[in-house]
Amino acid sequence: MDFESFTSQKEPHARTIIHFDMDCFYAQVEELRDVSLRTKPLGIQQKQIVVTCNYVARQYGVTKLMLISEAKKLCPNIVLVNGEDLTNYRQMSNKIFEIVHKYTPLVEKMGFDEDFADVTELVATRWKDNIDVEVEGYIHPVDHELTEHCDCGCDKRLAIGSQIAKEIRQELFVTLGITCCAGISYNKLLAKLVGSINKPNKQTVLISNYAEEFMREINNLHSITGIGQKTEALLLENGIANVTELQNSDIDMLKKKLGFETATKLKELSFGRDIGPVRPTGKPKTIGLEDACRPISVKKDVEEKFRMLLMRLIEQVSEDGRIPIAIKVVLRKFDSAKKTSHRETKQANILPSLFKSNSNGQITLAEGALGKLLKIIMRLFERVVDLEKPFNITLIGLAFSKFQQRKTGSSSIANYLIKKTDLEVQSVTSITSDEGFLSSPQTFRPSDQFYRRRTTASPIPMNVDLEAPSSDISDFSENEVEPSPKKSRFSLLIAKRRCLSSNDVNDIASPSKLRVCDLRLNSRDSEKDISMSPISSPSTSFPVPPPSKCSSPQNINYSPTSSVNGGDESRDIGDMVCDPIAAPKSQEPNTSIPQQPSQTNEDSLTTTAVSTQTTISGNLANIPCPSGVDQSVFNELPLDVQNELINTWRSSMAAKANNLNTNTTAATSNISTNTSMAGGQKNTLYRYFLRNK
DNA sequence: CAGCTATAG
DNA sequence: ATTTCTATAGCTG
Repeated sequence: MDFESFTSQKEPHARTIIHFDMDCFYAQVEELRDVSLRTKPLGIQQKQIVVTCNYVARQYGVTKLMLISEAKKLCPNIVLVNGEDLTNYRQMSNKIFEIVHKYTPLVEKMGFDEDFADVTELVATRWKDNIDVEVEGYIHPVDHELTEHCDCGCDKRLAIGSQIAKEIRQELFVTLGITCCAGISYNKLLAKLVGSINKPNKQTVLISNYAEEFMREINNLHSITGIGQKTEALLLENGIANVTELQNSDIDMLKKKLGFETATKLKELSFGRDIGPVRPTGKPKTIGLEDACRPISVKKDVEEKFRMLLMRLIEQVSEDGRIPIAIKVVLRKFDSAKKTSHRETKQANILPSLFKSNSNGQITLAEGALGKLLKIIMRLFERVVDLEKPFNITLIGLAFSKFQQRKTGSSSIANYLIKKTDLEVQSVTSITSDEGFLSSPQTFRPSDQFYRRRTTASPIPMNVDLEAPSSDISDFSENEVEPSPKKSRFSLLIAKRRCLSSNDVNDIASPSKLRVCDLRLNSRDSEKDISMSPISSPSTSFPVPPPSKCSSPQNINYSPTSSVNGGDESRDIGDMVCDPIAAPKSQEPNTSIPQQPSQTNEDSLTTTAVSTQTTISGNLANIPCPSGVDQSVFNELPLDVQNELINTWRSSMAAKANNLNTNTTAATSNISTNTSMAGGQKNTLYRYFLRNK
């Protein structure tokens, strides 16, 4: 069995997907903060609810989303920790993501405590002919061998996948102290479902050809991702109460009720067929906070809530580093109507100049911006609530969205153009690689990772007109909403540049004359500018997990040998030898290091990726103008911009060559989109320098 | 695009 | 039944 044949999308079992599910995540995070909690029944409280709890509490019958009162009845000794502020959970979630991300760029977050990873490529690089691979963890169904019923090679891929899952779980544990379950299969649906068969802290692979039966075994419609309450109810109305019945359902009536798309998709899912790719998660599109509260009916109280939310939000946005250009308020009215989830939202665009960048790649509020924002917020609030009449607000939320791109790296074209404007977007020199979460310098980190996601074009509606600097931002906050962006003037701009190109070098070389609003940048565009460099050969550039010296996993408490988990006759021999009840620092450092999977050097990185970062210095005359680029325009560009364009162009070529035999998954598509830039792509900076035919 | 609904965890 | 605090995608006017 060779790689090409199973890498092809046509092979049903071609991919290898791992789903990770953290064991009672919030509770784990709290136990790491205070290890004395491990032995006690622990519930994480949000308002009147236990949103999750540890296994000790579950022994008493406490469950997720149980009322506090009920939990106390079942377990009077339960320790409750307030978990309304998700900061710690979010941070841990990000660290987990980063670790998984070292193994493959194809990582998709599902909430804070779950991740999908497409390790198809990694499996291929680890594939050795004539060498059998042992499966790590459980096999489902039990008493079956992986090799049964299918000869496409999927048994071996799954076995390798299970070893990767094992390694990743091991690393999560030794570096973060976090345990999780993992499911391994050839698509997301099955990986997720099979991962939940053995819990907690276990991993399970699914026998490929058992999929259809497995789905009937699950049989619960709600456990199929995509079928929520409404759809389930709708299906039930039509006589479909479980997966088996969905499998046997009449597709035509299904289409009538659900529409073609969802009908066919659900039917496929019912058989365990899911072609949904693992879509790499990028930076969030919105950053928001909300607070359910006892009914508020006074404007002043509302404003106070908003102020607190806003200050917390600013902190998050500051760390994120991108500048938001829209804000949204979310409100839930107590309307005696028991529509539980009737939220109303209003949003408005805001000026980017409310924020300024500091040299650390973070952003802060400009002078007086907080007050202005609050004004805008209260205006939006009054668009929802008529202050003349009595009102009751039971939930208040705020969210920033439409983030502007903050490029990292000094050589970006975008930064070059922006820096010359009078905008305070300084910090061109700050090569802040927007880290944030993990400190690990070893981290494999394609800098494009956070910018790869498909995102709707969000033009930068900046109204900073250099000719009219008098337009104060306060004008806007008074007007609350910002003028809607005009149509792109780029074609005009280009035309102008072309006219001037022969004699007015200055106009081109001095972008300060460009108005930033002329740049129809969106996140997609900048993404390309960024994504050029570290791509070169994906299949060779994955690091094998470092035989991590386990230098000093701060505050990690694990113990290799002590008591075995609750008498679990672990068939899962490879599972974490961890004792969640272990005393933290009483461990001797030597003994507390779990044995690492002995990593041979043979599959370590031998191919050196071509550093496309290298700038072409020196004689530009030797460098051909990229094909399709207007030579005269090109020559008049500043040297570093020329360099960047050439690098861009080169790596496109390299990628195209490299890409010939690569597969179809979504993540590699950033390469192909680059290569096809001359084709369909609009709005790319690169494209702006292309010759109009 | 703005606002709402559905979905998931 | 329904709860909390997020985040994303898709539908509609």
